[in-house]
Amino acid sequence: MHDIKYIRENPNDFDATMARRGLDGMSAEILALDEDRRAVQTTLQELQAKRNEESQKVGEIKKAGGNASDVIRLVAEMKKDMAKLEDQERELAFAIKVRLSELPNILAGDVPDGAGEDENVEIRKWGEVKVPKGPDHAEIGEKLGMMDFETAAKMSGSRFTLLSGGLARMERAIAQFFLDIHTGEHGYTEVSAPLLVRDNALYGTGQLPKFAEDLFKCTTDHWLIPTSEVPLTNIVAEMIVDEEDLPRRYTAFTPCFRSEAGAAGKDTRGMLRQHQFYKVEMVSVTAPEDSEAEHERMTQCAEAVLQKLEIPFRTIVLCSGDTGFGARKTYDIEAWLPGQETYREISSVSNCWDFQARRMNARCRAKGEKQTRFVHTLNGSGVAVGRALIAVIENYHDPSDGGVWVPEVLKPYMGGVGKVVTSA
RNA sequence: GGAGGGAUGGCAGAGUGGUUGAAUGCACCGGUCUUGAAAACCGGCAUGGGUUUACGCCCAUCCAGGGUUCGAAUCCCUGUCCCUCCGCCA
Repeated sequence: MHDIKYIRENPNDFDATMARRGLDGMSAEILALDEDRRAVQTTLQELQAKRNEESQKVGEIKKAGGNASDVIRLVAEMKKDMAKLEDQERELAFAIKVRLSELPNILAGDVPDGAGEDENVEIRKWGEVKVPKGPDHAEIGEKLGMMDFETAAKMSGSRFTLLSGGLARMERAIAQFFLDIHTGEHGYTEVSAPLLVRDNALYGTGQLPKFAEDLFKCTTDHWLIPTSEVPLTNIVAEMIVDEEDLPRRYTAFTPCFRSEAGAAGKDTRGMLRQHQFYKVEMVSVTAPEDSEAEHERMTQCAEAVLQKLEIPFRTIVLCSGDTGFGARKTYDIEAWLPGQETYREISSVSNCWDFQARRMNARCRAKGEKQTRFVHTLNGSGVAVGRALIAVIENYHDPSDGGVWVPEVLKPYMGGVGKVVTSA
């Protein structure tokens, strides 16, 4: 959600940032509506003032024992005009809100220009690629007899996976490991949150009203969360947080559900793009002046778990055309996948600035201050569990026996097992 | 699922149709007093919006959205949340 005042004062800047995302400038249209609305509002308020004044007279006349029917008739007449103005005001306000809530966030100044993902900019690379090329996770997993797409399809259709045995356990181990690092070393508080949420929560984080088709909706008024960013960020919705209690850092391990409506035919092999996957998410809520530093910190938190897993990765900053709706700036972390001989996204870390905070009315207040400010919210995968499993399978594959070595840091979570192999 | 009760300022809590944006207490801020602090006393203390060069004036807001009325925190309808009892249930 945008601040109409900002648009009033900086219409050209506003249009320029939208243009960087490939969107037409809308400030003129919005400001015209805004001006109309204010004109209507002023007229309406004058009438309301008059009505209040006359209505009070009725009380005074009646108290004095007089006859107030003339005044009553006068005010009753006024109400027709007022109703009309009220409708106009409502319609204009709604039209403005629709436009403001469907426009993406303003970009940070240092987001590189670009039309799409090809123009994202690599900012660092970590780790030595030891397996430049190899079988992909689907082949490895199926040969192990622990990754079954047919059985999953039998009950659920495409884009679902059934893991079993060592790989099912490894998925759980990865999640546990991530959570322990974020809670134990990075200062995040573990949260177990609802997976079903209502409209207003999704509106708050920006998935609604524009991206309903990417989500699964229940027959009740609930939606399945596409990421635990939704429940974690909505913790502070409608709250005024003491600034001394910031930053607030939350992490959760949850399934995520996505319809993948726009992804037909994309990544159809394997478990890279699924309707359901597990993810460990991080969310930070900060005071406005702290979000940029927190963004860097959070990105490092995500990188840290990959480093401990010894998965080679690179970090890129998304260009203007690829940055998501709610984000002001986004870093993607991409893990090396030998099966694809390329880096693929395993984490996305975004600073949403006050964009979500405005939508969910999440504010903070410094001690002794009266004035509240919108908090800044950030979210990042820490990291996608399903994709981390893919990365481990492919980077730790042993061609000699088809098994998968267990990364050192996961061994405690795997009961000390050193390698996942087919049980003979 | 059935029956009932509730939602008021940062918190607690009055207020059932007419100067109620809202008593009172606590908290908070400023001051007096004090070596300092506490206590006591005095004063201040909601938010959003419109309008104005400005002082200010005005409008809206007592969970949310509709409605009744000349006038609504107060009456009616719908929704949300919380509580109690009954039923069901991992």
